[in-house]
Amino acid sequence: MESQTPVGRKITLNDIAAGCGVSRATVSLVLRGSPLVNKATRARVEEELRRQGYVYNRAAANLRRRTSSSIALVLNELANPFFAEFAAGVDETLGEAGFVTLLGSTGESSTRQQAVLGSLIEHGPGGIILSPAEGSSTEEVLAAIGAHTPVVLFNREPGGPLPGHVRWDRLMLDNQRGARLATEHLIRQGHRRIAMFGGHDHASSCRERHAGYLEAMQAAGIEVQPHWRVESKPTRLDAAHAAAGLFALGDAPTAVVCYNDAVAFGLMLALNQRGLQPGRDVAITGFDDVAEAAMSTPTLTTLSTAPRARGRQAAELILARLREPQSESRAVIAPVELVVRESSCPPIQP
Amino acid sequence: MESQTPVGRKITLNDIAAGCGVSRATVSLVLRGSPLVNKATRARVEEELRRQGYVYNRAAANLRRRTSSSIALVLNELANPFFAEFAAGVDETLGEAGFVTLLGSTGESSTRQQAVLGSLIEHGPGGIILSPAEGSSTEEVLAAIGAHTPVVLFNREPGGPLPGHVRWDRLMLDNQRGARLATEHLIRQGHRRIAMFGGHDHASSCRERHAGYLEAMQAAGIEVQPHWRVESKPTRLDAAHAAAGLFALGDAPTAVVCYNDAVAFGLMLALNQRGLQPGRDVAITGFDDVAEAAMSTPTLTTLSTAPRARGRQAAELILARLREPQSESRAVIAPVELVVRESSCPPIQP
DNA sequence: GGTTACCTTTGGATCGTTCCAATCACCCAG
DNA sequence: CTGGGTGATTGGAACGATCCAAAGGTAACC
Repeated sequence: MESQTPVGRKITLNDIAAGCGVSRATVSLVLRGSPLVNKATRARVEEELRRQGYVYNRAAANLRRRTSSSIALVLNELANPFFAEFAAGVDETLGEAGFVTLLGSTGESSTRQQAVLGSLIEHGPGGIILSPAEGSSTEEVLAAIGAHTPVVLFNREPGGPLPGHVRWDRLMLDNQRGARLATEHLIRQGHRRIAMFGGHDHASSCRERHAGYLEAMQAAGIEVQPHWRVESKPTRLDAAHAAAGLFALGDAPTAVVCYNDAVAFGLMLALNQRGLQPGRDVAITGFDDVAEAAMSTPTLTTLSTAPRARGRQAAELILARLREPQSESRAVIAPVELVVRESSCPPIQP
Repeated sequence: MESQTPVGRKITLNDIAAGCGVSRATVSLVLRGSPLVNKATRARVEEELRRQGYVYNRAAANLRRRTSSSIALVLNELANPFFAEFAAGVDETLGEAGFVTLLGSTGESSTRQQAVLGSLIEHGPGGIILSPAEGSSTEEVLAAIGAHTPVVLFNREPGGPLPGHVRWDRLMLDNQRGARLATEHLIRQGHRRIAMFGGHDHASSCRERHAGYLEAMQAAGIEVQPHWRVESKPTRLDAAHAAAGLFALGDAPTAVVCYNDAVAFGLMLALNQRGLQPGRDVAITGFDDVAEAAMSTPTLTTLSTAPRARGRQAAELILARLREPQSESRAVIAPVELVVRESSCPPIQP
């Protein structure tokens, strides 16, 4: 049990009722805008509410009504601009629907995720929007929150199977299609030697993107060389180091589909150091469309995921689930959009 | 009164009590780790808690104890990486102290801020960490939340005076010193025609930064031209539009102190479009040191504010206030640190 | 006048927890 | 056998709202 803190004396329904000579029940009806109360009474009560500076105690109401007016939002990394935008979208939509957002950040640790979920669930959220920490499992999450609270999974699948009676909804990005679009675009630009760079294939999102890349290459009848697939951590720095692998052998790619924007920026850095100019000597695409993508030199062709819209969408999903607790669980694959900028140039003619 | 949503049947203390033949009160004592209960009983109860999958209802406990276990965090713009980091820091520290974060984002609108505060206060947070929306006033805020809930103001002062009996704490950045450091740095680089760009002077943080700029200029005996001060919204996009104003007249600046990093990036964009190379033709400094600043082209000289540490600090302040509700109100000015990167080049010799 | 109907209002129980004073079981000293 | 002390447990009243069945008041109608 954790620390808690006393709050100052608060005005309650009883104070208002006493203050204007009606019963508690009547005041409650006024508060909820019931048509039952007489106009004159309503006016009197409302005046008294204002006069005493009454604030509604939603916790007490929720207790009695067995309802909830909050949704928990648990993110693996809030500081990432992608998730910050997402959170803003979630909060916006939840706020409009009269819900409040309970925030939890797990810092990509499944241990911390357990603690955070355990703490949040005690506050009785009506549902949870969860972008699982890397390496966390369905089983763990279920143990922390029980099978009764609705969940919308975002961005990632936690490991392990979901028991049949539990209905979680999902909102995922269309990774495969995104990577396919990028690859197709490069092919249309005239490239044939196209590499796929960055990310680790043990992550589901990376596997999906790789699949999209392969799909486009095969559809175009291009034979994919094994050394055109180079993995790296999904960070700028590690990508810059790993980039050498792309040019180690002959038959070097003229275009590179990158796992995400960070990796793409790392590659740009590495190219510059080798005296190659990204967006002229080598074409590049990213994934995410972070703010920086519009400002780098060259500006980066990438896939826009519209994180704020995704946030709104996740909120809509959980709200829909609350309205229809028994409906079939939904899996939404959010579209991504190719944003063509300078970095995806045609190949240089020899 | 807004929509709410029913929650599934929950296990309560009564279920546990009935399940192992003790009273509700005893189970409650077990939950709170009281030394009063017999060892054997405790074991039996704990087993039953596990067996039935009990989850603590903190709202009910808070109601009875008249305590709160949540803190509201209200930000003017969550999507800004600076505030996202800040929020992560806040949530981290609050979580460790056993509090949960209620999130609210106002999108820089004081109307929305009123609505958000009104909704959050109904959930009875123990305190509020508030980065006020532009143009909001102390009076408004006070009307929304009353005088009883502790407040930590971050980053900005809302307009208007604070009644004497209300104790709000403040955590501000050393804006003036930061802008002075940046300006002095540019002067040392050899610049004389230095502009101050972006932000609105009706915002306190902006006025302070402007003051720091003026201080450095005056100390160096440089006469400041009126057209070296150009305002804009503190966003990348608006700054890019407003940038033209800097070069409208002759005597154009060779260096620009920007209100924040977003504005600096907007300026870079605008410069590139005019065929000027930021970091070579024009020196630039920012403010905030967002992650992007280390990765832009050129990398951005800016003032590091360590937003995550600030978040932790804000959380500490509110926690301290909860422990000592009557203590004198505190005002902390957080130091900022100049981070020199590529963008603050010396002037080009004609 | 009595019955019915409608519009308002209300007391008391309730949500899941904590607090408090009271009780109970047990042992030991006198 | 009584009295007191200790340790463990408990019933019932809160907390601030909502729900529900019931009741009071007025008006209309036969």
